[in-house]
Amino acid sequence: MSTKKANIYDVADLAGVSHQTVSRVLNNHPSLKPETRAKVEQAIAKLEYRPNQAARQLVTSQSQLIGLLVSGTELYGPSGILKSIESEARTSGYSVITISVLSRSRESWMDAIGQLRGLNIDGVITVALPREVIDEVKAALPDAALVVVATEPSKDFDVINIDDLNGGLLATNHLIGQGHTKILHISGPVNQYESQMRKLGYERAMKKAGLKTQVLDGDWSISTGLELGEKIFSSKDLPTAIFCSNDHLSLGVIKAASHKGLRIPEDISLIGFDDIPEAEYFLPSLTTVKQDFIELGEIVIAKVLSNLKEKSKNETLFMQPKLIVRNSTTQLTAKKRK
Amino acid sequence: MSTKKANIYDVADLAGVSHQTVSRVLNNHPSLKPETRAKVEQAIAKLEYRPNQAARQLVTSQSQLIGLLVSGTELYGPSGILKSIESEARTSGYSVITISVLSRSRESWMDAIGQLRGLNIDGVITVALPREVIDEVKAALPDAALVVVATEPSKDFDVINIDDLNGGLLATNHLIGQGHTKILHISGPVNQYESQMRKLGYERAMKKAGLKTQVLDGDWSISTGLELGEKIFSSKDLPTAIFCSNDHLSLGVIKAASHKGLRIPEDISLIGFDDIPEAEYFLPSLTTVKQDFIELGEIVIAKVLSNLKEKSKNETLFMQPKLIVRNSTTQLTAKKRK
DNA sequence: CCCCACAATGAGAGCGCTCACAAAAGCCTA
DNA sequence: TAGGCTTTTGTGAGCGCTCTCATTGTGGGG
Repeated sequence: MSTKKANIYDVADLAGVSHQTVSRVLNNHPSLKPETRAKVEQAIAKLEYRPNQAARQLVTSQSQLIGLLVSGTELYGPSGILKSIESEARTSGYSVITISVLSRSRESWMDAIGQLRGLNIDGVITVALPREVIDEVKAALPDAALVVVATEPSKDFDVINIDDLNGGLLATNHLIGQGHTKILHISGPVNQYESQMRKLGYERAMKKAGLKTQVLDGDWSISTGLELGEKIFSSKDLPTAIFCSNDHLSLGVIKAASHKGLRIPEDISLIGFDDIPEAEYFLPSLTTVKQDFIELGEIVIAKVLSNLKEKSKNETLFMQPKLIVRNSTTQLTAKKRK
Repeated sequence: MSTKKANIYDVADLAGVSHQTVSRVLNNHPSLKPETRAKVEQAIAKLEYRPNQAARQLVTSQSQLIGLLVSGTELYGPSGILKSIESEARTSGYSVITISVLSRSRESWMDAIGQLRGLNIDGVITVALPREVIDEVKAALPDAALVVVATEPSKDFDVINIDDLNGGLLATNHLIGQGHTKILHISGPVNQYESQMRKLGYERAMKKAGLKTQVLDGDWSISTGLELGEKIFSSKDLPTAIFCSNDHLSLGVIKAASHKGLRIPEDISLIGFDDIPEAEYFLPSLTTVKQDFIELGEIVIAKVLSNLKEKSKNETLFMQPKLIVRNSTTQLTAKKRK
């Protein structure tokens, strides 16, 4: 019983065939006698043989590795997307290397990309990255199948997005439908595509209803929600409803409202975006726009795999978000009854 | 200008040296004339050469890859730990492959472990996994440096834990110090080491103070917090304080309290565990026990790297959590003033 | 001025696998 | 039974690197 790991020749010897036949079994070659295959498989099991990925990769120059590039902050948010992508990839025999870059400097991005290059990555998925970085990725890894999530559509690569514009419309129209006319929007980071689209959805819905828009630019953080909330609630001219670009902002706004003694939804209706697991348990439970990250992950991996096989058609796919009505929004008239 | 990727021979030709000299530059061999090194480095830069990890791995049987095994549910919680581990590993030239297994079945674990085996992983980090799985990992990957996070200490491998026992003590003593005597504990999953220790801390603190313990077993979810909270608040004999084994449970309890018209902290003091980013913004902001995941990640990677060099001493390291006092707990006497 | 030690570089093999091609084994038809 | 298929299996090369061992250059002591 040797302690050394078995290789393909050991298996071949034990099975009484050539190494090439073993390789064929490994790769599901069609022309193989079933009994030969069985013999080899027995030998494999007996020796606990596992093909050495490095050797395989060296000759095929395929690593079975997918790089997942995320901006640092994003990792806190929809970690569901990572999980979903990872498990989908695994069922297809791929492994995922997640790289989250915290700094905004070009250098740290190039560093991360360089690492992927050395690993001979087969595919790259980017989530919520600025266009410049994606261009660098494409330049540095021309052979990798690229799928871009949550970035401005482009003809240069495949894009998979939540339909944020429609999400913004959904949220805003829900409030308008409840009779609200003074609806304020707290946006996400101004330079990020997702928040731009949500804001645009808001603006279009308001315009269509003949209402005046009022926007405060923010980011994705709870603390900004709190800060802007306090600012809003200190003015004499209160909106009757607020649409926040994500759930975390909403949480901050709820906190600010409680500071000022304002009730949600009686005094102010509030709607968020994302449907994080906690949203249902906010006080009050949060009306929001749900993104299905699990499904997104499945589609993303499917896309990567298909791009691996044939050249990508560089199309953009939109996934539809869904309005989840809970208790943070209410008919404007309800306010008068109170 | 060839489109093909440069290899070590291309660099050698351009620099006018042998391939072996290039290899020496790559590996920082000491006996190298500085000018030779410079020449080679120039050629590397000019050709944008990157060493092929697969080839290197094939001969050294080192992959520069670290596997991170997490139970599926965990990924939603302390994603900070993943991020921290990943970025620490990267600065040391390692890549991290995250695998989160959702199912509890032995088969799906073996599947994940098999994948790591094929990749010739250098090190494995497990987070909050049951002992049986860790034993499987150790058996299947005897050559990988193993570091175990959040599991019962053992002489068989290195363990790095938050000092959950002390955390439980900290939380409970905080409540006792405020004059509470009827303190209830909602625990995490009974079969998980972390929650067992937190519960034990609670029990020890209560016993020392001569108080009667009261425990409800739960899990890590908000919905369980809500459910148990409603159960607690429906009884006639209310506790004056509750210690939840994590922040999510607390959120559920807050919700339950609001349903029943109970105020926190005036009627019930509440303390959580974790200090998730949202905790500060709960209504009321949550008193909790903070775990520093960033620091944990740094220590974990340092440990993995040191185990790679020399045999592990199989020691257990405890990191101290910190009490964060916010507004969900208050002196028991305050209740009477109200 | 020669020899030896040591520094600096080069040459060739081989890691474990897949690829292209070659050979053997069946099978059918004439 | 020979000839020509197709199916099934075997052989040798080579992916890009690091390893071991061999070779060349350099300087100082006898």
